Order: sequence, then structure tokens, then C-alpha cells
Amino acid sequence: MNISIEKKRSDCSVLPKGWQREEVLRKTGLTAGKVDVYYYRGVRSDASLVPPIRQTASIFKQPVTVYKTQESKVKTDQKHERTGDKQEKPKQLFWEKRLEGLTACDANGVIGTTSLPKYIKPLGPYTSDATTIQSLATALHVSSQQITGQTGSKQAIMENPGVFLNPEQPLIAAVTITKEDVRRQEERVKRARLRLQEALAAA
Amino acid sequence: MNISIEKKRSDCSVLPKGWQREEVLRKTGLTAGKVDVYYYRGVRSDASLVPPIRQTASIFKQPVTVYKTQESKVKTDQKHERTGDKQEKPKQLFWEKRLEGLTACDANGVIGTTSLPKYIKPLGPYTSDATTIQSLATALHVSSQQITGQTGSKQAIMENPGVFLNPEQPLIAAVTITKEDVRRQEERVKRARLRLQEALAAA
DNA sequence: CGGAGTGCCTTA
DNA sequence: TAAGGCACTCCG
Repeated sequence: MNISIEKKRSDCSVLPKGWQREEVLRKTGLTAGKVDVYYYRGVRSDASLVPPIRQTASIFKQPVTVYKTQESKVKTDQKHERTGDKQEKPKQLFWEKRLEGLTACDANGVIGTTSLPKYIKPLGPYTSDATTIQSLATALHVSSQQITGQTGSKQAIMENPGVFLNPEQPLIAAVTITKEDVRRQEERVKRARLRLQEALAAA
Repeated sequence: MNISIEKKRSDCSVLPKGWQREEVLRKTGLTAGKVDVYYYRGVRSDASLVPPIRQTASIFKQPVTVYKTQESKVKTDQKHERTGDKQEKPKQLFWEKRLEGLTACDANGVIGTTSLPKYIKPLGPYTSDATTIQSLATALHVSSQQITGQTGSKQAIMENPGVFLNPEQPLIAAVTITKEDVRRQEERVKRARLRLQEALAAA
């Protein structure tokens, strides 16, 4: 156990929720003994991918002026201090709203929309296929869980999505992949391989 | 050509030789227009390595109290102003004297001295092998020239080293590496390799 | 962590 | 009030 503290990282009641304060002691050089203070937004360790909401890199690792209290010390909020990994990150619902009305385009104009397969059913207070696709694509990229869609009661979700919508799952009704679905997909792959083989033979 | 002078750096007759005065005008902020004065010791650009004479880093860029003349202005010595890169740095002779009597040691005491190879002959008003080795080692580390030793007349150097000693070369007589020297060294390397090979084979 | 550059307290 | 002195910020 160290007596001298070289790094100290903690939540802090005077900061917006989810932000942490880190104090780092300079150990060498002409300025040894000085303390640099950094503020981090609490980012989960599995957040290597995040939903496509713009984030500005410069909010990390910035020097910040310290305004001290009269006791010359910023008090740490013990009530909120973390004891382990139990911190639960607030999940944002309906983030897809931020992207509504936006479309991908290139020099030739808007890039055509994609339509949903029949067995993907939108669910929730959203109507457009584009939003549903964004939701599903993000879940497939980001989630470390299996993607099942919303498995709760459809009526309950529609009446009170803030409570009953599962934020870990995309805005689609529960999807069941049957053995027949798997067989059809395998069939499709086999046909595609055959056509490729024929094309190579003809060349 | 600028009318307003933002930086001015010059030699100054009231300062010790080699020191320069710089005046920097504050350009922004509440104190814009204020002038900060810095004093620098003129350090050569090639002085990334210097002989092992202790130098204190804190002599650079320190605030210094300015004692002004009665005219409230420190006069600039125009005679000594530099016109280009022609400044010649004074070379220190006999700096090895400062290290005489010092020896390296560790917890077990003094670390054994090294003896000179036969073909390295000390030269100059110095006797100890330790001083000669310091001189040679420093030259090998610091110099960007080839190390030849003192190539001038031995008698002239001994009688008037302040004039005839070449400060760019270590305090050893001129060394000639013959083809025979090269052959012997190659022989030595070959034998060492053979012994290594045998040791590996025996293992 | 260093360094340029400003803020601001102290001194006369 | 101005200049000196030095703490401090902020950027690389």
C-alpha cells in the first residue's frame, strides 16, 4: 500500500454525472511535485464502438482550471464512490431520433434507401424503415450480446417505451430464426458459389 | 521590414561576456504592451554534447533583476554585435584538470583503473593515465572530427601548450593505425568467434 | 513534463 | 502607477 499517492481517480459531486477527476503527481524534472488535474468522462471499457452520435475528441485529457473550496480541497462525494464494477451506465433511449431526416449522399445525389426484409418488423414509436435499419445496424456493430429484438410485450412497449423498451436491443420485434431459415440461407450461398464457379470456367 | 519590434536580442556591454539580453513585447491579454526581459547565455547550436564539466540547467531562462543606469536604459554595445555565424567559441584547454583526483566508485569502493594500450602515448603537461583516458574518451564521444591525437611538434607542444596544443584533439601523441594493426584486430575477432563456436558446440 | 506567454501580487 | 518578479495556464 502506497503512502504517497501518485494517481488518484474518483467521481466528484461537483462534476456532471459520469465525469471523473484524476490528479497526477509530476515525479521528475524541474516541475516535480506539481499536480496535473485531468477530467474524464466515464467511458465503459467495452465502449470501443459507440452509437454514431458525434463525439468531440478534445473533451478528453484537457487541462482545467481548478476552483478550490474554502477548505482548499474539492470534497469527494463518498456516497457515489464506486466500489467495483457495479456502476450502471445510463442507457440512452431513442437516440435514433437524432439521425432522422438525414440521408447518405455522394456527388450524384442521395444514395438509395434500403428496404427491410419481411421478417424484420419495426417496433416502437418510430415509423420509418431508415430508423429501424440504423437501430439494427448499430446493435449488430456495437453489442456484445446476441441480437434478439424486443422480446417484451408489444402492447406494453408501445404504451410506455421509456419503461418497457429494452435499450440493449434494436427497435424491432423479436426475431426467431428457424431451422428452415438456416436451410434457405445455406441454399442461397450454395447457388452463389455455383454461379461463381461457372463464371470462372467461362472466362 | 517591421516598424513595431516584437523581439529584440542583442549582446550587452554591462553583462558578462557571452550573455545576451532579449526583450519580448506582450501581444495579447490584459497586460498587452508590457515588455518581458530575458537573459540568455549564448550557447552554440552544436553544443548538444559538451565536455563533462558540470553545468546547472537552471542558469537558462531565469528571471533576472535588471539594474538600470541613470538614463533608465541599458546601452547596447554595437561593437560586439554579431553579423552572422562567424563567432568563434573559445576553446577550453586543460579542462581535464578539473577531474584530477576524482575516481569512480560504488558501494564496494573504488572501481579499478584502466591502463592505456601501449600505442597510446600521453602528451602534454599531464602525467596520469586516468587524465589521458578521460581526454581520449571525451574526444571519441564529443568530436565530430576524426581523432588523430596531437599532430604538432612534440617539443613545441610541451614548451608552449597554450599555443601549440590542438584543443580539438585529445592529449595523446598522434596515432597511426597500420595495416598490420588492422590485421591483428581481425585475427583477434576471428579467434573469439572460434571460441564461441566451440563453447556452443560443447553445450 | 517543458516552455512560451499571460495574470497578478509586490515594491518603491 | 509602473516595473519587477514569479505563479500559473495551456499547448505540444
